[in-house]
Amino acid sequence: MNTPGEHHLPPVLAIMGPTASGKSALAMSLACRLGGEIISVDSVQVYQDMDVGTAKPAATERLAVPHHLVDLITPAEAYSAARFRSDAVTAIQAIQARDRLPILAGGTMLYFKALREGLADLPEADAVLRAQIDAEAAHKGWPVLHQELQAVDPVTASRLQPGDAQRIQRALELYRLTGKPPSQLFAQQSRQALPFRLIEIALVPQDRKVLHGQIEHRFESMLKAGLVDELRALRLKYPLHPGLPSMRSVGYRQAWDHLEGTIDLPTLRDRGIFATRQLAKRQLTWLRTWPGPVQSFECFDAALESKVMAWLGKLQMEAIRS
RNA sequence: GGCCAAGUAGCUCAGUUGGUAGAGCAGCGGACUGAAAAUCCGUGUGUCGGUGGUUCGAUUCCGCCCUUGGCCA
Repeated sequence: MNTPGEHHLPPVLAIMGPTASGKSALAMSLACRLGGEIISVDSVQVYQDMDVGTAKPAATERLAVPHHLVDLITPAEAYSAARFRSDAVTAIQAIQARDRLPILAGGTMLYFKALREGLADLPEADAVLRAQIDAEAAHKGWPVLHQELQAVDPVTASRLQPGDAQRIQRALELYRLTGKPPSQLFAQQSRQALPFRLIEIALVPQDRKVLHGQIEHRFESMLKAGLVDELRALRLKYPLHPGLPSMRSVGYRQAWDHLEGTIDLPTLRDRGIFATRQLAKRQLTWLRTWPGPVQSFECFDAALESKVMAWLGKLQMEAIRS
């Protein structure tokens, strides 16, 4: 990651961590102290009107510190990692033009990765083609489509599980759109250096039980704050169905089942908490194997903010921002 | 107080015609390139409530005790 001259590039702070670890609060206080603006790295906060279940920053917070990449599209639409990368780079440059510090904060690790490492030049999703592949899978089954992929791109097929519907579909989509094996498209990816220096920090719980407690408490708060009512209103306002990315997100998916009458409220509570814990576990897996220099902090440390400030001080952030 | 049922993995339960047990969920580990809060892969030893007895051998059969439901007083 370190290239010659990188230290002269303007810094961008990145705060990563599992859900409910306090990323947003830390980002807020650092933004206030350092003269920063926050860029949400969150695949669900991009949806308008999905506020309760995404723990979106409150209006007062957004007034105090500008937040970017929030409320970009409706829940009936779909976002993507590629769009995130492009939107994030644009936001970073705009913030830097104002002489302020960009602070990335969120838990969508693929987005951090896409920003850091770039993405291959690939065609975007094709809804019609995906529907067609879904239909094929419905009577053939994904293992058969996996075998078909094996025939045209053994490299990609061998790294995908026969049951991994989403990735098999994407690979077949790429093949049908370009006529080339996806592995070849990935190999052509050129890696261009970012015009800024990423300073990555991770908030990690030393004791997972504490994080689980936070998750439980937060999901119950969301239910009290009207998660189910929010979804009810969303369904009246937009043409939604349970297959949409927005409606497959944690909490909304389970609330959808509850509105359909499939599960009762206690089950919604349990399953929402389970899904959130599982999300946090995947996020921690990303962080554990994250390449490059990441400074980790105990997320439930009462002195977190001052420890981060002290660490940043050592990086001579003060000199940079003055 | 009497009768009945149930006590097996963190939870809900299955099972062993007596040879120390297995599913779902949860949890845990991992993968991850335009849906990623997604998608997928891997991972199951637990005094089978306690204690005596019968038996080569008991979680399984018998006695007593404890706990929790239900019914009768």
